[in-house]
Amino acid sequence: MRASKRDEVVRKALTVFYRDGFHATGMDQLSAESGISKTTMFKHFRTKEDLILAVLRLRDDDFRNWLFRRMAKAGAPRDQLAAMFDALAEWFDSPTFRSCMFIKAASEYPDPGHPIHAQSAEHKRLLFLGVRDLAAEAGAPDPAGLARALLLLKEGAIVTAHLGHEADPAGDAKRVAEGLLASLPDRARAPREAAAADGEAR
Amino acid sequence: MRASKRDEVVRKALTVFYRDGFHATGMDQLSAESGISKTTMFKHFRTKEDLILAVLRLRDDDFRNWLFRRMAKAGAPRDQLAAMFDALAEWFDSPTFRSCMFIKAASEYPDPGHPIHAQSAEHKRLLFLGVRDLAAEAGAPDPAGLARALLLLKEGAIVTAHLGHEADPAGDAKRVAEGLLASLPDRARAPREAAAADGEAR
DNA sequence: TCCAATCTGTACTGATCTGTTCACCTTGTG
DNA sequence: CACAAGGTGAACAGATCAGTACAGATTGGA
Repeated sequence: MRASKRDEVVRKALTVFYRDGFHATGMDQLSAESGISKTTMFKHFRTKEDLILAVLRLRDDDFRNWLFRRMAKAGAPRDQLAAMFDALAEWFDSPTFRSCMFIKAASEYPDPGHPIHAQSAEHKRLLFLGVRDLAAEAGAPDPAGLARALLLLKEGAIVTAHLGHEADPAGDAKRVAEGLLASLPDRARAPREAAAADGEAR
Repeated sequence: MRASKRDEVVRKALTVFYRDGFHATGMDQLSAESGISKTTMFKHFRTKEDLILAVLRLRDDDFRNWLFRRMAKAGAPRDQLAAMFDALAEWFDSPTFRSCMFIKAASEYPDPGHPIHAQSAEHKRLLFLGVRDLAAEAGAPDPAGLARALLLLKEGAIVTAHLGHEADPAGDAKRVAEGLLASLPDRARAPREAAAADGEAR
């Protein structure tokens, strides 16, 4: 109950920034929409930039938790990697979907040296680490390379879902991803044999 | 000389919007940086939004011309498709690279019904049509599907080049793309056969 | 030389921006 | 009850926003 006002501000700011953009959203509007006085907002956050950074931290946490838990349900590491694109499909279908918060943040703060840009990049790095670890668990000979490829497809699907005319970018991405995952050691086959086959495919 | 002032405004606005963002760039600043009076700017463009739309039209033209000409140098359609990622690599290496202007525009104007958003989507559609035609010429059994896959990789590479920590997203994307292109009719084999496939694809 | 079009500088409007100030209210705890 | 912490509303500062008004300068062509 004590620290909840601060969280309330961040939660509400998250949805409004995500919906309308960072520059386009004023602190007055944020105060009006959240029902929290501007005085209080500026008591918790010295500047708008500080608030945005807090929003991005929350989003990073929420998103990575949601995604990896959603993927974990798929079972085996290989299937978890494929399930990333099923998760994306669900996300894209949501009526509130408006691209990736961090791509948007980096678009509005394009200078790589800006704290908001840097923190957005950090989110992508953490995502990469998670996917790379899964790729390693799945027995990929080059886990980092596979993770980079899968995340390329993920980012492309997000952008295309927001900006494209296409029906099912998550499905398209999953199809390509399945091709990349096909060379991984199959659960059905012997892990050693599959690793050998994978080795010569590269 | 007559219509050149208008073009000057658009050209300069393009570089500043691209560098700093749309909302973050004021008309006063634009006037100061371009050396063109605000009066003149508002004589040519009734509103800032009109100017942005003109900027996006110019960018669409410039970018598609640059990309497809750069790709055309590669020769055969299949190689042209692969060369898209070499073009991206060059672009990413440019010191002024700051992601894709249309992804940025869509980020700042996230409502799909907004004219700026719609025009950004149109750019992606035109790109898709060009790549799909090339895929057809290359003899792809599903040109649209191949084009969607390649463009997913392209968008992902752009975002990652801007936001990521990675060394060579264009190279990563190209590696995956080569895998997709591997199943196309080989140049070494019957070129007539490929040409025939091309003929019927059109 | 004169005309007409275009461009310029400056000052202005009214709205909105981030951030501050201040007096007052609410609420939980001792 | 009293106190302290935290929240409120409203007004304010100073900058900046998109867009306008207007009088004068520049330019090219007949």
